Amino acid sequence: MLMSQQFASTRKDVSEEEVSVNAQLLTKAGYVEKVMAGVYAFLPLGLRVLRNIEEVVREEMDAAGGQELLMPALHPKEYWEATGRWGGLDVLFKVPSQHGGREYALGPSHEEIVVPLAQKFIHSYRDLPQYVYQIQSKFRDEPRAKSGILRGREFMMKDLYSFHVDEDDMHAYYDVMKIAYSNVFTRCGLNAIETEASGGTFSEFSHEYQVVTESGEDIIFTCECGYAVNREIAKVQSGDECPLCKKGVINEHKAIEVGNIFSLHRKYSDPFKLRYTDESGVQQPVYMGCYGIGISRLMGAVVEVHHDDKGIVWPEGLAPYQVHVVQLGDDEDVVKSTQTLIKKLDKVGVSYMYDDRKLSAGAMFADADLIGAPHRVVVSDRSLKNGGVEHTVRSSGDSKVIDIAQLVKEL
RNA sequence: CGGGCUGUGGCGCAGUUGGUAGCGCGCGUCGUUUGGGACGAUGAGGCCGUGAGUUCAAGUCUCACCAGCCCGACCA
Repeated sequence: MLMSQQFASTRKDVSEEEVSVNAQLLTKAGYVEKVMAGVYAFLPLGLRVLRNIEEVVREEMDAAGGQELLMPALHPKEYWEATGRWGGLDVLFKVPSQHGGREYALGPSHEEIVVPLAQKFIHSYRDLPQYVYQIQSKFRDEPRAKSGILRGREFMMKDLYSFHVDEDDMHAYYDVMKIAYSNVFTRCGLNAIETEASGGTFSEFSHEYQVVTESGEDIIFTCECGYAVNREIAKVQSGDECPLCKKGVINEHKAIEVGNIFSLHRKYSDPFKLRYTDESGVQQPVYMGCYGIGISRLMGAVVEVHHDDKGIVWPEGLAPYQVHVVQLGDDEDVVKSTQTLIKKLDKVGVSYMYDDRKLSAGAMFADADLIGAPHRVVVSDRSLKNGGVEHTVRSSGDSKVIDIAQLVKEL
């Protein structure tokens, strides 16, 4: 991509009303733009990151047996009445039709859709278990949207639903998901702590994946032994003896919830009479689990954790481009070498942003740091005199002059 | 939803006792620059959040509404 032709350019200043680090940096660098409170547009750069996160999530969900599908965001009122959540869920967006007075819900979650769907295909024990997931925009009428893309009214989420013959199988899959989730967050460069949490009205127990950072909205209590619990259900407080290992001391942290897993039991299968016939011909209830990852929130959490005073520092796999190419000046040799470089990058399939603008070096460096690609390559008179191009690693700042062919090999 | 605060070019702000809006950044053009956000010249850009009201006259005063931010409550 040519930097000069980018739809969304970087900015020096953004509105001071955006106080969260993720919104500040993502807006300055041209990844997202707020449309209204809690609602963000993902610009070309931002979408590339979102897609990268989605890909990680897809691979892990597929590896855990998940089958991807896509359900509607617009839901019939009746299904929400069936579970009691039409009137019982205060974050539910309700939209009236202009024709005939019908009302719809905008999906904050999809139990009400996936269960009736499953009912059409799950009849026998031979049809179980099943695991389906989707990646889609969710809508929640939050009383107070805040913290940039961490808590919006419309956001991207992966939700997986599992269907089981009994409680044991449900619990067994819960553990499979724990591993899958752990993989996802590790691959996204996050240390997410598996934390016991309340299931709310939805299940008897659940686990949240919490990323410790100052900007987090949740409070969790942890011990070095691995004990971790959300304050919502905590029976301990900071400084207490750990109830698990009886040795450690409980610490308190602010954290961002980037994912959660629930055992739903029959909470949603019962209202829709989702049942199957077992080996002996008897009707049995289906047990369910559901497992969510806030894709867009995860992107915000990564920025909260991986940044410095100059900008974002993306983990390798998430960056919109692997390499940020800066061409300084337009001397013949410099132009030629830059062309050679990007052709080689094309050839080996390394994604890059090519800053072809005629700006001062400082301005281009500042933008490169802000955008946060893992590798910066400067082509200039000076670098060529020293035998090649200058390669700088964003995270460490390590820099060296290197021959183009050698560099491409290393990337 | 309770409390606090804020709405003036894209962004940050100023605007006095009411008298028809100004600065910096950014943007356009021309020229000079080019290794950490360059400089000069010149130019464009504003239903002062919306609607009522007071007044000869409202960015400025009154009321209502809308939007946004922060704290709290809430939170698959």
